Amino acid sequence: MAQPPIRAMHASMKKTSQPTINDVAHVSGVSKKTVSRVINNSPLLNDDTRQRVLGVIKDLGFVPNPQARALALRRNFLIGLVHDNPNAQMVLNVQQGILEAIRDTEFELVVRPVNRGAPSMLEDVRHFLERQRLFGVVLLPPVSENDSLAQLCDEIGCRYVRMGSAKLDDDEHMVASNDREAVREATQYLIDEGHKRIAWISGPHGFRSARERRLGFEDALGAAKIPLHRSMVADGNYTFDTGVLAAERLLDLSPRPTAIFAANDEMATGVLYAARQRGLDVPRDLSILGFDDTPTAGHIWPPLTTVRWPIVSMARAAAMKLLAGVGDGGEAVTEPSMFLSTLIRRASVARPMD
Amino acid sequence: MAQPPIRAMHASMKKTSQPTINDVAHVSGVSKKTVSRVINNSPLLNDDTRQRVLGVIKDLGFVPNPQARALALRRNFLIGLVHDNPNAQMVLNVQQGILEAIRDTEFELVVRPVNRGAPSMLEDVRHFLERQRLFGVVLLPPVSENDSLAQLCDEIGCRYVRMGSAKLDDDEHMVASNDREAVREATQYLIDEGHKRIAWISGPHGFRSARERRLGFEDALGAAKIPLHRSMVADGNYTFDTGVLAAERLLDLSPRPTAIFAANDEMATGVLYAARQRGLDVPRDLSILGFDDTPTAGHIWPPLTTVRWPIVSMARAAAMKLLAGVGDGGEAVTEPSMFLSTLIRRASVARPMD
DNA sequence: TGCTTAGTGGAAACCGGTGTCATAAACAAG
DNA sequence: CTTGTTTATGACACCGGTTTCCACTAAGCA
Repeated sequence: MAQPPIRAMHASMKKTSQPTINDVAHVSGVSKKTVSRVINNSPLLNDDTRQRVLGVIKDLGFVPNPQARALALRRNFLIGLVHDNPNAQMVLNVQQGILEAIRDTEFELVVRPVNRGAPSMLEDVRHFLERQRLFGVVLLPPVSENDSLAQLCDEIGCRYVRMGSAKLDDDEHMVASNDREAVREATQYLIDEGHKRIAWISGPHGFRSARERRLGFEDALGAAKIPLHRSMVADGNYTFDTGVLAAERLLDLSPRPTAIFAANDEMATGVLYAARQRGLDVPRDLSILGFDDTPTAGHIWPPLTTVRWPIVSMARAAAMKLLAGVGDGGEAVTEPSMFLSTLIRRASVARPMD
Repeated sequence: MAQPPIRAMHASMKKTSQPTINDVAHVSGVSKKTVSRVINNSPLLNDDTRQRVLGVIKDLGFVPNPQARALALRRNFLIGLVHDNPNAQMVLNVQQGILEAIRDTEFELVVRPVNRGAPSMLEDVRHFLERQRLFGVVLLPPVSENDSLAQLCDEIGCRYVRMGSAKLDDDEHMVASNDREAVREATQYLIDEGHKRIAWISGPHGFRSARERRLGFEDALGAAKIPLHRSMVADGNYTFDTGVLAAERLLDLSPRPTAIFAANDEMATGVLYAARQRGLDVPRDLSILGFDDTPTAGHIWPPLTTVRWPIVSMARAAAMKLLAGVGDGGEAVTEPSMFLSTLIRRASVARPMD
């Protein structure tokens, strides 16, 4: 049987706008449905037909309209990133990781910072999810620690993955790093260097990452039988300013701590700032440790010894988890849901003088 | 005439999924079209009807499906941010500004980092714009300086606004800061402090911001009749590492410059790093000036004197420009398209010793 | 009273895809 | 040669909105 001829340009086809599936169907002499089958890689399709239609698609430069697809499929192709994180580099790394995962797919990334403090936060997110009918969202700490947010996603029927500092019960929705163990190792390093008076600047109350890191610190001290005096722990909330304040209090102590471990780099940078302000030499007079490995950490003097967590990889894994079982491939590379952080040794730690 | 009664829940209305315009129409006893008129604030509509329909909309929690709207209106409600910028804080500030502008609208922000170096860059962006049929894009420097990109947007019929360091011819598509004047002022400040041997670390070739800032530097030196020796200008490309390298070369000079002005903060941070490495005291032995006012600039020791440009406001203005004449309000607050940068005096500049 | 006009709201088509189901052709089995 | 089964394809309704067109009312005017 002769193939239907490839017709000339259909009358209704306006050159000014993009070609539609109808144009492709008319030109290649098949029905819309067949073209749809080609687009969606349907297996029950004559190979000749497929090739012919593919040729026309290419000739015409046809690109399926995502809005129409979204409407028909009752889901769109948008991944949301919900975050409430003051660390720009971290947010951007997460964006990078997600974008790596959705590269060459039809998905796009839409960002939505929220205000954790605001009482309307949950409602804001609800509107965001419902209105846009997002395919799924990635939740970044600290807002990812909010259980009612996860519950909301379940309720609405929106897929989600939470990024965090420790495994939760539901592996399904979680991508985590091992903050506790990483801090334990880093503290052990300080102890091995001979430090005994080690102070801790904690993260904000209610943050899982803050708790995990604190626990890791206590683990190491406990194992080395070093008592942790209450005065050696200062409160912070992950900002530079609280780092400075906490350091000022700790450096007034007598005897002074020989090392200060801040729960994140921004506070550690504040410690360094405070130390310099009072003329202390780092690391001779004081060792400093941070957590995150922000770009700044390596750019200040002395460069900061810190813990790096593979944030880009984690974000990529989170996005792939979201997309699992959707892609064309279907080979479903299962990403790990637990990532290991590593100690980056730079110049802000030395053996104590006494 | 009696109003049609508000009917009980329509049979076809499934409680499991979101209510549609049909549900609203059935319940309130009017046609789809009337509901549509309510949604779109059509003026020719009985006020009683409007109120009744609004009530039903609220009761049902109806939210118009953006995909369907996008399909019918032949445009979606996505604003794209195309960027190729290594400065995370800047990118995030821009995101913040755009989000402020589209808050309480139906627009969302989708981000698309590109690789300026890649030969496929233009094609990538074209696919992005065509596939998603974006409402408009904000172009961030340095990629915003690419004229063929703007041309591409014109060709495709996608609105765009470029953010940049100086006014271009087409005010229509531009939101700019006055880098040249800002650097001139900052340099003048150095001169007023008594500096004569002032070195410059430039931004990458081909960047408009790099050129504008360099010009401002030369403006000030020229006005003060200070000759600019070739050796006092070092090449950089806006990264920390090139800042360190350039500083090392400049600090080997004899006589040494008493001040180094780096075209951005990241390089200025590198200068500080290099100075410390060789035991120089900043600002006693060397004054340092940067540009951008990144958060890091204020967190290092000594805190960096730098130029702050109102990036968030600029981004907000850019987004509002994009949306001009679309919003419900229509009051069209015309944002300025030129923004002024200001000198932030901190501790990295002092009078020279000699 | 007859005729225009503005205001209002419905029916149906449409945006560009997808799902369901029917159907024709090809092939195997009885 | 029938009958049943599989394969490839098309017709048509549908997703949830918007737009076009038209009918119907009530008011304004001669």
